Amino acid sequence: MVPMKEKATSFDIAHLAGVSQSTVSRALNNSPLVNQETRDRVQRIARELNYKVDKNASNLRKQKSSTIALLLFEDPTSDDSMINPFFLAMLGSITRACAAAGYDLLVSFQNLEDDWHAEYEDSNKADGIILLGYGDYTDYRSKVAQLESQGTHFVRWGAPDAAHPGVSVGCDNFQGGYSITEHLIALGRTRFAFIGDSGNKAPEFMARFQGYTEALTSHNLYESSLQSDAVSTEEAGFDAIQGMLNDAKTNEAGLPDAIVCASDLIAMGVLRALRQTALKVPDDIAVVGYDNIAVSAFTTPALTTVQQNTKLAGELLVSTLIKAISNEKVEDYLMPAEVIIRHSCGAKT
Amino acid sequence: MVPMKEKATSFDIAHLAGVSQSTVSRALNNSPLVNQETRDRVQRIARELNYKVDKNASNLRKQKSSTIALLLFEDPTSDDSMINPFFLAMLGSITRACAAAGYDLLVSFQNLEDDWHAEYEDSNKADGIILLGYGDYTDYRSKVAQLESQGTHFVRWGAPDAAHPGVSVGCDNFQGGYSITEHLIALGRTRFAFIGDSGNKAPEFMARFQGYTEALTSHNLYESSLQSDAVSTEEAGFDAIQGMLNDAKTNEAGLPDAIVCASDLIAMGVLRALRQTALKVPDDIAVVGYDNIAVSAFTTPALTTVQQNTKLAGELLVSTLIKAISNEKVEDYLMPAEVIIRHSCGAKT
DNA sequence: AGCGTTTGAATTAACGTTTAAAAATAATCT
DNA sequence: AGATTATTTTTAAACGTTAATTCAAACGCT
Repeated sequence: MVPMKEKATSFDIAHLAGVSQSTVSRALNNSPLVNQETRDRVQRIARELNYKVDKNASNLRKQKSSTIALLLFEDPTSDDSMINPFFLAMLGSITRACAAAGYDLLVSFQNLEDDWHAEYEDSNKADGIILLGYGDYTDYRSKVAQLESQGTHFVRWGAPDAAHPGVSVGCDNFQGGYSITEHLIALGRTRFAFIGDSGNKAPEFMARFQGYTEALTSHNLYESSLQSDAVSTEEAGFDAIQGMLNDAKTNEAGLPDAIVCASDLIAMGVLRALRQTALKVPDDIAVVGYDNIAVSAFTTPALTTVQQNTKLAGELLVSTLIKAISNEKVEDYLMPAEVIIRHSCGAKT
Repeated sequence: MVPMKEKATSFDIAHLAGVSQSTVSRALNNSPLVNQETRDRVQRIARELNYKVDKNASNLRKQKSSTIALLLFEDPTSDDSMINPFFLAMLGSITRACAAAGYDLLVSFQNLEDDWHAEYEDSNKADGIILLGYGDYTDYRSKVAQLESQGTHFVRWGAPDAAHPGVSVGCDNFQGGYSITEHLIALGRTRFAFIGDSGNKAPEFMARFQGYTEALTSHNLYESSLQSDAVSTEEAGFDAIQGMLNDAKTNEAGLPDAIVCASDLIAMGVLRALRQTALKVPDDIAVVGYDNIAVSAFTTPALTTVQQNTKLAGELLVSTLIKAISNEKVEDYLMPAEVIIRHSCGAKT
């Protein structure tokens, strides 16, 4: 059987070291108020006893938890197995950034309907909250407003938005949409289509669409442009492009020679649909995605896409939140989006 | 400006309700020791004040944290962007199971070298630990042993293994390898190859290989079987199959007509390599994977693979751990693996 | 020697709960 | 009515820290 020794407390160490318990606390926190020699002795004994400060006691006394809560909102249209891979990359990056800053990370998946606001910081479980999610923001918005009014510290992933209170860190979706469209224009494409929701359900998609529009307009290519709605799934992409191809048959305008998808998942569906036709990618039609999810490097042809720097994003989310927690002035941050050139756009590399 | 009201404590409520603070505590915990009427009154006031119990104080007093720590070990060969999607599904499922059981989830990515053992439970941050990870287990093993000797409560994801102390929840990799191979045999395939590490670096892969071997042996097909090592990445799969094809050219034994891959990622690399040859999948060669990661439904052709039930796995990990925490008797659990039939195996569906 | 100043460590009071034990009140039974 | 029991509430002691305050010694200075 296990020895089952009682967990050591700072009093035990104090006793062994022949000092008071408060000195132990100071020594372990490397306080200059205690002599280097005693500090070493106390720390050595602590190590020997395998002592770890009790986080609950420490947090209670300090009135902070050194913990950040990450609230992940799922796209309600996707099931468990299809959680956006982009979030995983973010999760990894956020975890690492938290660890580096000495914070623990509490993770929670949330439904938009849940009563999540006010749960974490109010109970002192976390010092602040990171909000991460796609989806329909209307319900979300009112709860974010409530967080704000409660004085809760939080950072939101997404574009700065006057209608959204609170500070945000996000990637420049407008610029991303613009850049990738420019890239295709530079390759000589002329008849464009955009697959992805252009409405205001998904602000990210809308911004990407606006960037796309802007790029086309500045080259006088917008007139002939097509657009079809799709949520961010492979199936939606598949369906959307099929609809578009059917329309093109009955329509003299002809087929597009470049398709800009609002997400990689959509682009995968588009590629699958095109594979069932005589159309060759990229020779007949260029296809590009958005997100640079892990598999997009391995589709056939490999997908040209727009990357959001998840490593930087995680670091910024965490550092911004920590600043907010210590009541420093914080501001929105918009990261640049980077075009990743592979084969589906037809560029010669 | 925000009103910045001080956070309400149980004393505030006691004062307003005209009872003692301890009664408030009891009332909020629905203790039968307090009159239903006062209970209602106290709870109403608490709600009005937007009161939340301080988790740190509560945990300190109760000497438990109602928190579970999830330690995720990365495959050291994969970079950030390529974290195994399987883990995300597990993460989602574990999160939900924790929430349902009233536990919070602390997530941490770990390197095998880190001093992770003894960090969480000892500091009372978590009541128990879930260990999740692939990889080389040699270093890992000694630390798990240390966890065990410290009396820490933990559950390990993976197959039961005499050399590994502690309780485990896992999927039957032997049976998975066996079943999918049987499936291919039933489809009339006769010359098999296995891509994936068969050594003991990755116990999961080895068990899958053994199941594969067993199935072939029982049909007298093992003699002509090929095998090539590969870690769980797309590139490794690509390289491994290329090597195999080259060997086959110089070798009269001929090409395999069925390839069993130890993971979907490997299978994706194999598919990519075969696409560059004249060989048709599944007509000339059947290819199957393992894991049923999100994208395997969308490869061309869609990948036949083996699914581990992540939802059940998460629930079992959490419930087993909670049992262990309350010192109930727990035992290893081995979940069945399920073959998911798509197109890459050549089955007519 | 006498008096600030610095240094190092000890006392002690929080932090906000939970809960065992004591006390007060109400209900039931001779 | 008085004793016993059942119900409800209060008192008070933890839980293991941190940090403000206090105390004691040592040191430097006129």
